[in-house]
Amino acid sequence: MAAKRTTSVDVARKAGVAQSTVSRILNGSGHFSPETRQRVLKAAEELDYKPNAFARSLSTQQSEFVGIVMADITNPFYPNVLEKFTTRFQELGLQVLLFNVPPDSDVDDILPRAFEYQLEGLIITSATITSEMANEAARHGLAVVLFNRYAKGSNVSAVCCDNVAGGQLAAQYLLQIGSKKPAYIAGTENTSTNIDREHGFATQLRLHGMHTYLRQQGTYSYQTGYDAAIRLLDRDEPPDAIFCANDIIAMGCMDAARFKLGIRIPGDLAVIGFDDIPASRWPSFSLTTIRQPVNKMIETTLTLLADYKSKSNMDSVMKLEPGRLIERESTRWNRLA
Amino acid sequence: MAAKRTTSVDVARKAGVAQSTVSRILNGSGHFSPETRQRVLKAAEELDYKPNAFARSLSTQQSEFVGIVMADITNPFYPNVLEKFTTRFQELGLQVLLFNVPPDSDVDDILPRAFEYQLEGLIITSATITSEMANEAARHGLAVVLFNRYAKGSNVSAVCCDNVAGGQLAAQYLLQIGSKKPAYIAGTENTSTNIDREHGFATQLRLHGMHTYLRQQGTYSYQTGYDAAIRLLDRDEPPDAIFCANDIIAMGCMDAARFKLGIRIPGDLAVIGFDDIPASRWPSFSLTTIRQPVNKMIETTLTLLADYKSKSNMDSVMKLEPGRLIERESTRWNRLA
DNA sequence: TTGACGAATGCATACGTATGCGCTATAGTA
DNA sequence: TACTATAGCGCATACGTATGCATTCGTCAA
Repeated sequence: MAAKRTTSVDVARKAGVAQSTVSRILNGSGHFSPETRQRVLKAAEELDYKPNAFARSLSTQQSEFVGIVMADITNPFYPNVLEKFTTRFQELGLQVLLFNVPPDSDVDDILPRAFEYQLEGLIITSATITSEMANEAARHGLAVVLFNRYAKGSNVSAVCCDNVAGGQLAAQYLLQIGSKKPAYIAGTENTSTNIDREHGFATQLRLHGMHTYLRQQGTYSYQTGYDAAIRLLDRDEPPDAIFCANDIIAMGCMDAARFKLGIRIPGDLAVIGFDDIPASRWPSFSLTTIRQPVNKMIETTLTLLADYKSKSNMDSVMKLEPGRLIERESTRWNRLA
Repeated sequence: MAAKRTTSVDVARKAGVAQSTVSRILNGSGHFSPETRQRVLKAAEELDYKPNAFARSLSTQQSEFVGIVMADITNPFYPNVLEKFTTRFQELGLQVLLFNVPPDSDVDDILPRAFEYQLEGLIITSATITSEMANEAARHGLAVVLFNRYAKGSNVSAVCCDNVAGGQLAAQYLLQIGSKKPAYIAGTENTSTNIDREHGFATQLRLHGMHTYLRQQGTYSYQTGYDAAIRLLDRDEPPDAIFCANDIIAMGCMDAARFKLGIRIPGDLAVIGFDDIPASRWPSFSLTTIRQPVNKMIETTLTLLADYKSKSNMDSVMKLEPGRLIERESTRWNRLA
């Protein structure tokens, strides 16, 4: 019915005061007699008054909104991230505007829409933006932070797990438990996470004289792990350990190995993932993995946004938080040492 | 830097026209000479003009926002739902405002904030609201739709899977494959989903002369399934089949049975879930389940919201979409018949 | 030749809130 | 006593956009 929303003017009229008085009393600024105060509060209550956030934002020039861009909520790593961000922002009095990036489109496409909402900040997960867009954002004074990604050579701030170190950790661990022929299943090509994890992995292997290793490329999906595992393992000299670019790939890999190829894990094959999603600790997988310090990463992101606002610090920053090896059954193997 | 955002007035000045002209040209209303049109568009481009959504909303009295309340993004059923809603709303030119309900608080607590944003509609998943709040929403002309829940006796519209029918389907199927002693693991108490699924299940069992069955109560979580399975199965006469209130419970149940108790599934025990989340089709579980028609439910929800707006239809509606049995390995058992 | 009409544009105001400034009365201080 | 500070409030305006109405032409039919 859109029954003509009640405004602060209505409240003022009913309480017999000026609109400015209503505004000040409701926001707790200025000095007012207890009687006036009560009259106004009572009138607001009786009229069921709710302030109009748009008018407030327009007047104060503060939007109260942050944007979160999610490109792959299907990856079980992200729901948790989204929930925590939302909770924290709500605590801070900010509302979360959710943007989704459909498979066939680009973050750049939705960014123009984001500008219209005068966001206090924009967090981009599982996707990146082009340098031009980053510059445009900076011009508009919009703080952009990439979460779990970074864009090489661009001036966008980013918060990531230290993926290179994580990859090294994985390699080191596999060598330590005696793997002679480790392999890698890659996630989405050209993502910083994928590149760094493999880079760390490869570097560490090279340190121990392994200059080549088997690898498969795909996306960050269960299906990729499943298919890649078959291609890797269904051969004469299969790997004895597989480092998967994330947990969901690892699960596809384990399922293919066990149920399609009849390979025992950890008996015949060690598998290690990355992320530590909830399902990783389920006995069905009991997946050894590199845990991303999600809480720490989120807090760092919030700090970055706050800094940007307060200090108008336009310099882009890159924050790395260390991951941690979580040892489970999927690698408890023929530990020789 | 907040470098004084450029407004339509700036564009107008630069193009040598009135602000109203800029507004009309950018919105494609009214008639204008091609030259003026070009001048304005050029000026807007050069000044990098982005309209202010708040001012627009304030002026048009249309918010362009819908709210989605998520109480349990951890349940793998919801990320998919959230993604699809977001995608569809974006297509419709609406932005999604995400509200999270922390465990210790209530939907009613966040609703007042929702009112401030003049939402075009509010979708509540995995939670309900009290009748008073529903009434208040109606008074404010806010369309509220419960998704995958309904509130008995209140005047809130709801879209659900036909959970009673789903429960019947599960029971019928278990009886059909020869179960003599089926059990139920319940989800969160007092939720309509849980009540209806069990009700359908129980009704159908009674039809076949089974007036009692074993049951366990918990929440919609993996841990509930795990713990409940142990309590159900670690006894003298354990059930031969378990209907779980949702898939994630079923997975906890299966893991406990297999890895803690050494029970074979489907050899010794049949398990059936509800939802059909992605992991259900993984070979590790290959879970027979009742699939919720998510896409249909979403479209129905959108229709409901649209109807509300156009026809100012305040009557609350309850829409039920039928679920469907998806047969997988977790119940391929000693099929006697 | 005049009247009507539509194209092309400007003027003015509304949307609902916040806030700087100004006014009055009273209390406190020198 | 005179002066200052401050509590307590109202007035007026700004925020940026949309839109009803008025205005000025030019065209075309009567």
